[in-house]
Amino acid sequence: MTNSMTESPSNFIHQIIREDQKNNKHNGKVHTRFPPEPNGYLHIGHAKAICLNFTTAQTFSGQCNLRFDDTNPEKENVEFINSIKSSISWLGFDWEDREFYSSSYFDRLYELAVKLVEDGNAYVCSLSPEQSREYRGNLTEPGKNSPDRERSIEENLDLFSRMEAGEFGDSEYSLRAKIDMASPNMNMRDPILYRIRHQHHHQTGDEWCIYPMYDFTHCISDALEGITHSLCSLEFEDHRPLYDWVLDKVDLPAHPQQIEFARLNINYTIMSKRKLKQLVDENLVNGWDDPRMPTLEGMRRRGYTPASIRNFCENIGVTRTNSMVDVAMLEHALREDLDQTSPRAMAVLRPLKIVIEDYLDGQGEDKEEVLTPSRHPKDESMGKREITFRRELYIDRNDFEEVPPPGFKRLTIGGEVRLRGAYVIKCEEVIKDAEGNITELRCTHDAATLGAKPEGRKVKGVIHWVPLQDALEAEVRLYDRLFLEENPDKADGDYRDFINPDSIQILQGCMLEPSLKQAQAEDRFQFEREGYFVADREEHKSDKPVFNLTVGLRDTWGKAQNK
RNA sequence: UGGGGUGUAGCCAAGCGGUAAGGCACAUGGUUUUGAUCCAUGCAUGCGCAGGUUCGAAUCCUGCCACCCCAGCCA
Repeated sequence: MTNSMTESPSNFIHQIIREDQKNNKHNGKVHTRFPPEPNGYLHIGHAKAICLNFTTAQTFSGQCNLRFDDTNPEKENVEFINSIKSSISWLGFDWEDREFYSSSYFDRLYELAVKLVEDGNAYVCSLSPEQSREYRGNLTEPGKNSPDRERSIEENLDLFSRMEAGEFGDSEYSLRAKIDMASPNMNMRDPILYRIRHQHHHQTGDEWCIYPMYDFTHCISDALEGITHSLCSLEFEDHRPLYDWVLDKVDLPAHPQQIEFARLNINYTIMSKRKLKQLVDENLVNGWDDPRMPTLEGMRRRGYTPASIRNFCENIGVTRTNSMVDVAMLEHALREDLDQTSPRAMAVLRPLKIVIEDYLDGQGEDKEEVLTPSRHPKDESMGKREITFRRELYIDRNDFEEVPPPGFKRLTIGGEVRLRGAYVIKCEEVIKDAEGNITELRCTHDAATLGAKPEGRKVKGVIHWVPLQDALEAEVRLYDRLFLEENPDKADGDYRDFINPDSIQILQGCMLEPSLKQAQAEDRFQFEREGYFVADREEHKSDKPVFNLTVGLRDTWGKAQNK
């Protein structure tokens, strides 16, 4: 077992930090931050960044802040803020009292922008968005200077204060850094620092009508919070010169260093916020917390454990290589945790009634025995549960075959099988309806096999069962991967065309062992021989149980059958 | 045809001039009252390609190739 919270494996970022400490950079301190924009729900890709930032701080005895990078009020709202906080807490990380907002630095940011103007490092530009695109040039041709580039400092100061005062309409003016319109790095071609947006902001209300851009805000926010190592994803690599340029010009006491790493990709799913939103908006899934979604809320509802996600993030490592991680790695981390932590129970998903005809007492009446199987085969501390063995039971239809395939170890006509935790039984007769469907099996049992091996023969198969009389009826939702294509983003065609039509299968009338009456929403179990299931966070009720398949057990038999 | 990055097994990933860790997946055995778990074994004469330096190169040098990112008043 990996102990993710205490020892995280090294990576290139840790190496950089050790080197920094050796040189006493940042006075040997480590302070990181996780900076989401509250414009959507967090997904498994964010979990990688969260784990990286929090465990890096932890490894070096530093701290990690939570900062909402909320500089674009058009796309943000408090619902997202709350969901993000909830997901991070659920994952098991604590930002303590360090919950910050870029928007709370708006005053300071404005002052620093004024300083830039005073120093001749920024100017107010009147180019429209369309014009500024034309002036920017392209990848192979340099841009042209804005006609306003040499405007006087006094005039810039006046215009900028009037922008702030609300004298102009949206996009009428912008504040731009004066850098180099011919730079081969597009980000350095006089990037826009402030834009006019007459927009209500979820934190600052209507106080501002100008909002700072990411490139101006992020580095300064980092510096103000005393961040030492600003970890972000690879696509911001080209922004680093600008990050450093701004910090050099505003002259703050701290100068954090930006370090980029590759974001997470997993096959058979998508990680784009835009596309995830589309799935929700077009009702292709049932909301952001649909158990098939790679969102943390979805994974939580699916039954993923926080530890499994943390371990997964640890297992995949942190590098600068674009990669596509096999979802099997995620499922491995999940099963590894669930196997150790989930109590076992029996649940018959596709019930088939069987009658143990010779299970009778001395008077010829129906017999019954209360059995007490362990909740976990290797962890006695989980205790035992009670289940009554009766004459009438349910088994799964898949555990009986009239014409068994080669290697079949389950029940067949005239064959024997072990009922898990109970007796060895033999099928004597198959009852069918007028259409030829099997409706019931007539069996006998070997009374000497309760807790004992059968005499003189081997019985290989073991199947699960539930007593008919006190079975608990439930709805069980079976989930499978959302996409049939390994890389829905890159494959030819629209990613929506690759949605797996069988990604959800709802089973009604499933029969659970009675001990499951105690299950509360979000309780997890291993339904033996089937997989790991969780009581649905939203819809599970003890009198109307709803369970979600989290992940199936490894199934070498099923795999072999499909070949 | 500008700039910035990245190439180690089917998938992740160590490696930092001394002769290819580990995990996932897969395969084969063993244990097992879950076809699960667990245990054992196997799985790169090879590090994008081609040259070069060196006693010695995945590691250093040169050239090439492939892929990713950048032309929002998004982050």
